[in-house]
Amino acid sequence: MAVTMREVAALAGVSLKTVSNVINNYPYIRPETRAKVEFAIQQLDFHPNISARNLAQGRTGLIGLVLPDLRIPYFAELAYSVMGAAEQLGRKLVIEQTGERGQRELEVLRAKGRRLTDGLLFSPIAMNPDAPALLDVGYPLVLLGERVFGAPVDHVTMDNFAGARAAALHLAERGCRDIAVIGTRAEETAGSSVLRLAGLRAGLAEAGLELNPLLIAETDRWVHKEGARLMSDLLDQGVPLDGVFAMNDALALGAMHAIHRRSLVVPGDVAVIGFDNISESESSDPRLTSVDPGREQIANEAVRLLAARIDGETTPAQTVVVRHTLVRRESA
Amino acid sequence: MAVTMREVAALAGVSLKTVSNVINNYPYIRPETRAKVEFAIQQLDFHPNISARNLAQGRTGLIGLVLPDLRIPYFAELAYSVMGAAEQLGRKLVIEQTGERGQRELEVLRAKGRRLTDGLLFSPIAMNPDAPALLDVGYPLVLLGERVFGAPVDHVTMDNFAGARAAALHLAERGCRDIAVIGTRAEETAGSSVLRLAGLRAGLAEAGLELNPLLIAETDRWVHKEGARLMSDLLDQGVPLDGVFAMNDALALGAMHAIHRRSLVVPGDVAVIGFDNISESESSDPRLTSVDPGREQIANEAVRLLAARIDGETTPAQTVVVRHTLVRRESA
DNA sequence: CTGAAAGCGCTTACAG
DNA sequence: CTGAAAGCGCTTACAG
Repeated sequence: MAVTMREVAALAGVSLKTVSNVINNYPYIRPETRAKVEFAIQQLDFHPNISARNLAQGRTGLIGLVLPDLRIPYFAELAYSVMGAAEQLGRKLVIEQTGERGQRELEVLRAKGRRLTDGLLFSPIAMNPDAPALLDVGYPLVLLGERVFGAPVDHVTMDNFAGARAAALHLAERGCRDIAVIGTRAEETAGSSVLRLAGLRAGLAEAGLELNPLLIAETDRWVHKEGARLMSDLLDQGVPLDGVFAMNDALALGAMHAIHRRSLVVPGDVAVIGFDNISESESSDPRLTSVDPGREQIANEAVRLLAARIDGETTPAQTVVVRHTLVRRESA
Repeated sequence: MAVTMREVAALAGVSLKTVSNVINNYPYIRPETRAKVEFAIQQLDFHPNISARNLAQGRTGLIGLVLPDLRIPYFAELAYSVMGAAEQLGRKLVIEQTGERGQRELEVLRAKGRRLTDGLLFSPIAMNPDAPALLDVGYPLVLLGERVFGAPVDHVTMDNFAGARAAALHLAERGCRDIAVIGTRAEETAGSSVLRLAGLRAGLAEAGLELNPLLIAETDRWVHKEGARLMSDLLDQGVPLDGVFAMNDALALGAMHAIHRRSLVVPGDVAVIGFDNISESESSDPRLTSVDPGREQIANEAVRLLAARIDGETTPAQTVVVRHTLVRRESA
């Protein structure tokens, strides 16, 4: 068996409590006592049994991050940021995936091992937006994203509408008149695509522009290849266009690619704006102008709210809307 | 406080042991007994305290995955696969990042909370390759990748040399004669870049070709932008070239982009091969030919080996070399 | 500043 | 098939 505190205490000639005090940095310990204990810890190569500590303390120090799929850049970057935020607060992260289409969302929320984590950060893409009560799960949970609103839990989100509106105004300001959208989702009535489309329309309207139905390209797969395919289709149509708003950066990068393949120039012939500001967007050519959702801030707020709930905070559920920014680069 | 097994046992009118049996699917339980217990569990909404179970069992069921940075697509995809493999074996994954340059590698291996996980999967990029003894950490650890060889631990890797050699032969077979490399690292004496370069040279030699020193482009940042920049520089030089071997897919994708910007055609004018086969490579235009390291198999083998060590396996450390494949798509 | 003792909520031989 | 009891290795009031 591994070394225990009892053996450390014996070697140091002190009680268990004193060893515990040293390990947990209890401030008032006589320096000699501390030294003796630390020496014994070294000597024996003692590492505390975390499960025992967790049992005694009634918490594990672990938080869960439930997201669709780490292969999607946005979520990988979200995980990166959340991990940093969790570490700041001395917590570790257990990530669980619900699938590219969120197939396992409800299952994961109700899995039997749930009490392993002290609480959950949940980023749904599939769950029924009209059943927010499903999120009343009986343990601390913070909701992320724009799939569900009005749930009885803390919620961290960005203003998708405003972000898309800002993108529209930026395109208009640059002189774009015929703006295409890539990535709408016909069958959806909630979530980012709907909010972003509405924001885009609003921004265009403010600039005296309207969306030409022929320039709306639909897809629910927001990946590079789809962006390229849809952009090609749009260009094939022959309907004039001088600007593109893509629902996310992967689509935008694909669209830029298709534009270049025609020997057209971004932004000279067609300006392109994406959404999410993933790291690839700062190393594309030209670098992509994109709406930055404020991922770091989302991560920080979410972990902060969750930690507060875990610590017993009982104020009413709150929604935090994080500040977005339009990151202007060469593509628009 | 939360509901405990004791309360379940009381409500069901059985002993703790029986409740435990039901929870853990012990086979020989009388159906009525099981039903009574399950009813009580439902009634009370009982969820077992995982920390207590972990303490009693002497393990947490958690494995750690230590990698540089989730924002790097290769590692995000590795994490994806490892998570799947872990789940297969009923384990959960705690991911820890050591930084884009692996700054915190040693620190993470020796952190005080180490006993939270039953063992670690470790993918180093920075640690001293000549100090494999550093990996003798006193808990189950499986090494990943090609940074370190000869450590006294299980190791899962792919044959980088053979993969690059296959790529070279493929390019030669297609008729390429003047082949450029993107992503060598001058200051390195170990790791993927060194092995891949050697394999490339070997393959070219077999085809009667040699690497032109003017066509070797160095960088230690294996990202899209660098691929594009270096490819531009190579083309600017005016030295003829008709093939490119990139050290990873991000570089290859960037290189393709630079080629297209000159209105050259991939693969017609220049064929391009990458390494890693990340998911973006199947949605690029043209789709990228790439050496697939066998990520799923790496993940499965690594988790399997680690689980065996955790279960007390004491056979000598072994190295598993996973089968790579050259995924032929349009770019070469 | 430090000690003795109870308790956290499970699992697991050992009996029967 | 099921029960009574010990034990996993910490933390935490409570005393002093």
